[in-house]
Amino acid sequence: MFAKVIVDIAHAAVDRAFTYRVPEGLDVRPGHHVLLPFGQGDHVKEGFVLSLSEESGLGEGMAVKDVLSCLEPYPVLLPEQIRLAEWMQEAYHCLLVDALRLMIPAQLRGGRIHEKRERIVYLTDRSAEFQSRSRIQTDVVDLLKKANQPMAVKDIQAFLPGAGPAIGALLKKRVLSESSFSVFRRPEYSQRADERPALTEEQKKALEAIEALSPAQTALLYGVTGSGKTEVYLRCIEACLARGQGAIMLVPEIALTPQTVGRFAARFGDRIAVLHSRLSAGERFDEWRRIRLGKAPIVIGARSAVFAPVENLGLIIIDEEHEGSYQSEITPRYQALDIARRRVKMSGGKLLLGSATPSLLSYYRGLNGSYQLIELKHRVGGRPLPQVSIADMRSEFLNGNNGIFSSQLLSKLDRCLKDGHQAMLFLNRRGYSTFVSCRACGYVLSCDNCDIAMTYHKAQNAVRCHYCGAKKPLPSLCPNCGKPFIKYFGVGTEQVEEQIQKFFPGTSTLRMDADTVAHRDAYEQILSAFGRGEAQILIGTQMIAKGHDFPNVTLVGVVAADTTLNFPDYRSAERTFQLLTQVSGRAGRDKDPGEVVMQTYAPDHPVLRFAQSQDYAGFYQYEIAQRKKCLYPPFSLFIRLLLSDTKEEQLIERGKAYAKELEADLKAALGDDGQGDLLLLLAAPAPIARIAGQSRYQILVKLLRTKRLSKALHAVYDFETNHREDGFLKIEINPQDMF
DNA sequence: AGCACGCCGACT
DNA sequence: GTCGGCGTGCTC
Repeated sequence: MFAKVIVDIAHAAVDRAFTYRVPEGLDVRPGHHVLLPFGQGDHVKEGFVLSLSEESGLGEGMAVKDVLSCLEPYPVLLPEQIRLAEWMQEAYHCLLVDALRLMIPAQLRGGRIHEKRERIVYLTDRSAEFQSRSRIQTDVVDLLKKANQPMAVKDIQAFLPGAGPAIGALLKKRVLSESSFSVFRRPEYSQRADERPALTEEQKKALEAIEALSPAQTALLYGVTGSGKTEVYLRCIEACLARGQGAIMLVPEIALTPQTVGRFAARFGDRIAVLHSRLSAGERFDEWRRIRLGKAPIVIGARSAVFAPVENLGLIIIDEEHEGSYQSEITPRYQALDIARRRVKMSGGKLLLGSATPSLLSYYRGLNGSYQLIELKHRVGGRPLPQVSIADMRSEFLNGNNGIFSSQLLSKLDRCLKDGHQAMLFLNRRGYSTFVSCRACGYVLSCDNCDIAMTYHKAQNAVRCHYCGAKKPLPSLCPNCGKPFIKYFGVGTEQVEEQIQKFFPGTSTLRMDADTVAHRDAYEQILSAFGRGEAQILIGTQMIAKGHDFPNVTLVGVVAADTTLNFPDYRSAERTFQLLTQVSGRAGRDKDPGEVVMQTYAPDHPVLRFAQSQDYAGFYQYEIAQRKKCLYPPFSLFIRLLLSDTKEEQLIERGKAYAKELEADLKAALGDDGQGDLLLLLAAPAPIARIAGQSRYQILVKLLRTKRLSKALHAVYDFETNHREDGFLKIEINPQDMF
């Protein structure tokens, strides 16, 4: 018997199948993780078995080496995962090994992690005549006699601190015997009781529609904030389990808190496994094993959990499907959505996308019939959506208010605090001031290594660059003209917090932004402290836009609703609408109705108007018309090639040359009949032309979605492969942002 | 990724 | 005449 094996070396030259002989008596199956002699020195390498065959298929003179051994008794890759990796290799032009590595925990490779064993001890018949002057040894024996059954060494030590050496001595005297068993290291989550609320009519209908999907079909569950999407997910998973199938649910990394996991654990107990980046090496490995060994048929995880080894996969759920974090930033640059669609296609399962603010692409597919569109239009318990009002900051200014809060927001905050309710203030900028400038000469303090204004952080009395992290003290004199007229402009979260103290002295606030969640668990700690009512106002960036229900929050203030609206990027309207809708949705989740105040300098902007009336369908019609007019996605494919280099002139020259070459490649790939498919090819310095000392240059390509698209895409990937050695080159398909 | 084979410059 | 530089090419 022969095995086609891929060696675990990430290099294009060896990224293919090699044929090894399977020695008699060695149980080798596809997916097995094996050790192999490889190369001239017969160095021992790890590899993965792709397939088995009777014939070697090699020429006569070819020497065939033997598989040395299997590293695990079971195949670490499912056949479905091997096929998925092969598909990815083709679709993303990546190494097969790089794709396969996504399917197994990193700890498995190199064999540095092992299963954890728990030691237990029990009394032998020698214990009957046991006598000792050692107090602690006597205590250990007494404890075991009282227990009248074997005990874990760890538990004995919990009762009798310092019992370790005594147990060792007793084992030596054969008063005790020991054995051990394998345990799984599990991540912690909050324990709670399962509520299992009765379904609303809408939820029932949604569930029926999802159950009625045909195999490999995708549904988009569009449900307003607070409409009970999570309960629908839970019921779908229940139904899936009842059919004996497994399920994967993807959640944005940041929302994957012990609370979220706790809600699923309350319903499904230890049939769930959790995969996210904050797990320890041991936990990650053990959660993966519980999935692989079939002990946990339900997986809840961040983006990469879409590769989890769930057998008989009946359902994949992507919650908050519009989130940008479902797109990988490192090679292979996959989209969790594409992987999920592929997986359900192979397994015959269903794919469920959920959001209160679906991505334009998903809703487009929902309307054109490629997804089944399911709607939840009402909040559970008949709660109304919050009342949203818009505060025009221009007229505030003309009426003599040059502060950061409108009179409207101030009076509503006052009412809210007096009523003993909680409020949230949202501003998408951290720090105190967004830029620092000289009033005499107009000089703007910018980073030495980036083409960007530095942000003033009052707590550290320093200016910081939010792109490279550079920090310097605030100068008292202008570095340009030497005059003492340095002033701060633009508002950040730090200043919001300060201003709250000015208007509402003694009010307790919590601030949540990248500065205050620097530590691992800070995100969770701040949210739960706010949930416990330890602060009256939570101030934060987009981090506070989603997450938990805060029943006592009745007011949400958007300090500057138009900050994200003017970004140089075709997605800025979509992102602004999503952000405003999500953050508004935090208000009025319990018996008291919610209110939202959006402060803006562009009160008549259609995006703000649609956000005000929570009119997703209206927003969609407006924005899809814009996209169609300018032929932006979903009507085209947008590709961004980003080059960077320390030397600016060289970079610009290379960029121009690349653009010419790529244009020729694309035209060749599209052929004569694809003349009109290349809509745009633009080469220019990136909007932020320098970050961390690296100059940046971008080539933008817009391609019409026709059947020649995949040819053009291949040309782009080939271009990347050919130029990978020349310096930094990154390719993004439909990029999340374009800085 | 490793490692050997291979063909040109300064050493015993 | 030999040691060693790292360019090129192969790995079942």
